[in-house]
Amino acid sequence: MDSRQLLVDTMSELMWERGYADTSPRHVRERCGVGQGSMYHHFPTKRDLALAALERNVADLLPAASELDGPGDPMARIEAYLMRPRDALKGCKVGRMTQDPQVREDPVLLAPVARAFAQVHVSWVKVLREAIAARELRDDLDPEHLAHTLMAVLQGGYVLAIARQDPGPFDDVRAGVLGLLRAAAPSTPNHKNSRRN
Amino acid sequence: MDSRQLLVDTMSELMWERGYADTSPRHVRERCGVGQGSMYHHFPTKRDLALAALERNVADLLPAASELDGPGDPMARIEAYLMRPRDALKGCKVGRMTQDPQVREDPVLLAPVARAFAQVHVSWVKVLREAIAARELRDDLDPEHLAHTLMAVLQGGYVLAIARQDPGPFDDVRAGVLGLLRAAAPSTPNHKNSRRN
DNA sequence: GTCTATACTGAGATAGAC
DNA sequence: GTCTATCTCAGTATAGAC
Repeated sequence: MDSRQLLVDTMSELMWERGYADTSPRHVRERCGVGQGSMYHHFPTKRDLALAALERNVADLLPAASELDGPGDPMARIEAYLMRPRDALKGCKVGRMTQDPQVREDPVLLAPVARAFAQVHVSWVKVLREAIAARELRDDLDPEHLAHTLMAVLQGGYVLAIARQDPGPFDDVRAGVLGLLRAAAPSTPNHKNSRRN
Repeated sequence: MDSRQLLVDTMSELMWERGYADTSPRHVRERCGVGQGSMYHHFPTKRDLALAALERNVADLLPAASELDGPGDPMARIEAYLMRPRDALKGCKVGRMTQDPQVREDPVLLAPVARAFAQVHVSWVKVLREAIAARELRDDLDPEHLAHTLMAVLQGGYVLAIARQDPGPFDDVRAGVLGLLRAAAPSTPNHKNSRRN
């Protein structure tokens, strides 16, 4: 693998593990063994390297989210995406960036993060609309709001898990929101409830 | 105000704004005007000051959460707490710490964060149990899980808002989860079933 | 308690040879 | 493209006088 790619891969890892501000060019070089000269040949500044690494991390994340767009029962896709295995104690490699002051204050670094979330939001809205159309969710729920809520549930789950250094809360969070989603199915015409419409 | 308190207050602000790793002793001194000598007299290391500041930030947060324990209708307390005014773009002064590598790796610094969340969780569980007992929420929902879910919704809402540099997503997240909670009321076959607008 | 001076390290580069 | 040397400044203190 060439130096350039090695640098980007390593920076991506470190930004996931430690964020941007607390990752130094030295860290990167020591982890991947690429020399000073090469590094500054390919990336004139730390920020340039970080931008490349960030784009890579965003690209890593989007395929998973596109499962939401897949075929099949909408509610099943929602559950599958929520329950997909995730390393709760590492957190989200994209969401994490929002807490790094040097990223948050730099529109160029923040832009890929915003774009990533915007794209995932689109997928969420689509599958939620489908779930409502399929009468799996009540039609008085707002798909745009709910999409943000479900994204937030995952992002917040990481926070709680890290605080406790225990993946438990992350699993609780997912179980809790699934419970709510199931409870938010339209009332069905069965022996107990009468049909609403 | 004495130097010691000034230092703690200022460090608290900076840890909220910039986190721990990216806040230097110099930042603190320049913001509050306390000299080098005083600073190291009161706090032998940056970490000692950070610990005091963190305890203070935690203490700031808990009174709000204790509103959940108040009197009155449980569901009303839940809504009031969720909708309480919050500066979405600043984020949570406690939750933020989980994304700081130097805090996350330091059990002493992480402990107050974990304790704070544990306490808030207790309040949430209590009010959720009350809401279930009052038939405002279905009794097949798990209060422990749901408590974590609702905490996560707020924490994650900050992440989305900061990513977009816009409080909108934070409001969406709260509206979305309130919608779910309302939809998760027990079915009441003989009454006009809620079709809200 | 507060001040000023000093010290050592790492962050984040730049320069120029090969 | 990669290497080594060098540079400047900020981070994080320590020392000792007042």
